[in-house]
Amino acid sequence: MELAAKRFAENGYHPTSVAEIVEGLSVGKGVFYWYFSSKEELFTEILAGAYRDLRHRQGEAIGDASDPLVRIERGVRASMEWSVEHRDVFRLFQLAAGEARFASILRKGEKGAVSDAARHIQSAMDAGLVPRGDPILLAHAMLGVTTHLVQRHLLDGGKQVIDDAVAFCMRGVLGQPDA
Amino acid sequence: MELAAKRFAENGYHPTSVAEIVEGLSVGKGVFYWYFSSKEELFTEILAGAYRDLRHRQGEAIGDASDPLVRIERGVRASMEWSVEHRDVFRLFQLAAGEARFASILRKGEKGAVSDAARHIQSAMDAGLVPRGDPILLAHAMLGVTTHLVQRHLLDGGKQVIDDAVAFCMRGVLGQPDA
DNA sequence: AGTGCACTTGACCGGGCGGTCAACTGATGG
DNA sequence: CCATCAGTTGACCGCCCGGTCAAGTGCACT
Repeated sequence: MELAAKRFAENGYHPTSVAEIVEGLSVGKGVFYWYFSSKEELFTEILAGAYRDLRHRQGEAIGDASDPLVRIERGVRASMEWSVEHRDVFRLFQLAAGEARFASILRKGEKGAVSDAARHIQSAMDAGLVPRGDPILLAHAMLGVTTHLVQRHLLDGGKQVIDDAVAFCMRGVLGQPDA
Repeated sequence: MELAAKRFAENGYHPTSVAEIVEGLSVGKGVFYWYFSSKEELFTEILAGAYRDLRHRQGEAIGDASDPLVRIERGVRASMEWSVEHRDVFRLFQLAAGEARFASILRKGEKGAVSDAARHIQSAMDAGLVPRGDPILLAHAMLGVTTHLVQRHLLDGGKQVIDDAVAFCMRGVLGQPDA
């Protein structure tokens, strides 16, 4: 169960005890350690599942669009929508970033999303739709924008953050600076 | 002393014990608790100092430039350079983001940097140099880009990440999407 | 009703934490 | 040479954690 995710999101990884989780689930610790070999594994499992879900959502959103720019835009939008909907899980990414232990899983998941985006950017470059540049770096820049703006949105709750974020990203990959 | 910062950056907040810190400093715990009333205060102090230093560096970099766009660019560049130079301290921002306890200080420091940038963006808008929009949101977008790319740079060590990041940001605030 | 068994529980353990404070140190001045 | 004491130490305390496992529970079958 991922009420654990909520607890982690609320209090952080270390401050959330296994006792607290199993109590919330009204089960004994025994059951917990039957499903997961450790607290760390539970967290890892949640993270991995989250990335799977997010990726799936992106694929779904992109659908069969053929224009690389449309694919990028839909992917970005889907990521942000997903993050807002699953704010607890999204928060876990942040938590995991602060724990060296989880760096590798985080990196792996991030790499997946980034390389997808980078592929689309590469296509766009090949098609002459956008200026040449490092696609991976651009993908990371977009990831930075979306992540941070989702974070901000969850705190202050602006209205159309997603549209603005998408626009910012597209300008970043499309636009000529000051020719 | 902020060898503590290095330890925190390496191992995280919780896993780094006070015992470990004072041992590294070859002093007793007594001294530690004479300077700081708690581990939490130490961390808070480091964070606050870091933000002060970063802000100072930004001000220095901006100098007396009058063009708002130049001010923005210099500010962004200065932030990234500072982050790369003080990678340990930079890492602490990430750690703090994962600990609810430090959210307020983080928010405060972030707000400072963001509102500075937002002010410049506002000036640029008033001067007709960039299209109108929400300056705060744009500032946050830039912050997201820089933060994430610095992070990436520290891991993989690309070459001219900073220039690319600055360019991406400027495109984000300057450019017209696809008119 | 009695027996065995699959499954669950939560008291318990060793360990490590943040934080305290009695004991020690050595420089100072009479 | 000793008394004093500011400054420092690190053994120690209470607490709580992740993880274990003996004891308990109730169901299925005879």
